[in-house]
Amino acid sequence: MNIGQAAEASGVSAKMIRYYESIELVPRADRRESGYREYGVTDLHRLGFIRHARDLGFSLERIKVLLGLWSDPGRSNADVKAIARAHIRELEGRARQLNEMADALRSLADACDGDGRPDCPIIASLETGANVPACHAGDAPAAPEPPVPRRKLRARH
Amino acid sequence: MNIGQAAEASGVSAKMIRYYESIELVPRADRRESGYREYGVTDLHRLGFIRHARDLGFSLERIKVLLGLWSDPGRSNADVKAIARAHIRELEGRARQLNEMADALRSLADACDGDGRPDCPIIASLETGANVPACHAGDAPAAPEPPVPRRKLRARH
DNA sequence: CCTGCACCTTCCCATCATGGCAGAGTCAAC
DNA sequence: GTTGACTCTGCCATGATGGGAAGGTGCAGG
Repeated sequence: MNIGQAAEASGVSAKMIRYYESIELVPRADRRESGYREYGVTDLHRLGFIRHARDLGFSLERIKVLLGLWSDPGRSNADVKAIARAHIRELEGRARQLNEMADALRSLADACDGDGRPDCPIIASLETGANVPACHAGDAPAAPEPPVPRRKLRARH
Repeated sequence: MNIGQAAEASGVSAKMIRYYESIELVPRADRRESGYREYGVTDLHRLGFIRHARDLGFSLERIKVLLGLWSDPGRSNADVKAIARAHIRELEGRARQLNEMADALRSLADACDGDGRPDCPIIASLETGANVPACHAGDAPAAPEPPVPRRKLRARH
């Protein structure tokens, strides 16, 4: 089947199928004389796998590893599980960050009357940074700070 | 002060300050004879505002609007609140999506023994798509489907 | 057989916010 | 004057995806 049919059947756009081929996430598809790509059930199966992994938020980089494990009959499910757990942590971290932002903004919005006057705690907090979760603060508990930055950051003006 | 100091003081990298200027998110900075950008407290204030807005996940596009409202003495806090609420919805939506992925993957990982054998429910679900949340499924309750797609999608091969 | 159209090919550009690098110029401390 | 930190501009890269142009292919209907 052609790339269009493969796209529809797998749920991966033709554009992306070509892209996946170009970055060698999938092997180069068979070609007809005309140069048209030709797909079979095996290819569809692989594209479906990729799509499901994308639906779970895996990066293409990690999907490449998963595909390798998939096609490895001697794989260890511990390896798969480790990748999955690392990914879960990432997802949770990102979700937590988004929720923190949403929570902070919600409390600001709740404090805003929205009655048409210019007074606005949201704007005020953006000005001062009060109640705004510092992005990535807490990721690096203590700045490594290279021992003796001798003449760095000279005071000027 | 120079861009480096402004960057350190505002928490916005010099690179980004130049970028913000290039996309006209901030006005073109004053220049010294040498071409060096020169920043004052007003500029720092604005950069801080932008940084806090970024920390809340606002896009630069929306920050442009917020800056406009900020500098408008006759603004309506209702406008600000509306933008904030739209953004909260976006954040919540994205967080929900991430959490759905994490939940799905967690249940798959829980079902995986991780004992070193090849059997793996995670891999199996990626193959079949079972228990994998279809990305964006439910967003479009009913496909609009143009009335009569006469000769579209011909069956080939 | 010809025409038209849906489909395919490759290649380039855009997104969004950010970082990195290179080559050249500037500033201030010593 | 030398040195080294800093700044300038400009280009490239990221990740995953979409859009489009320019040109070739395949097939059905006339």
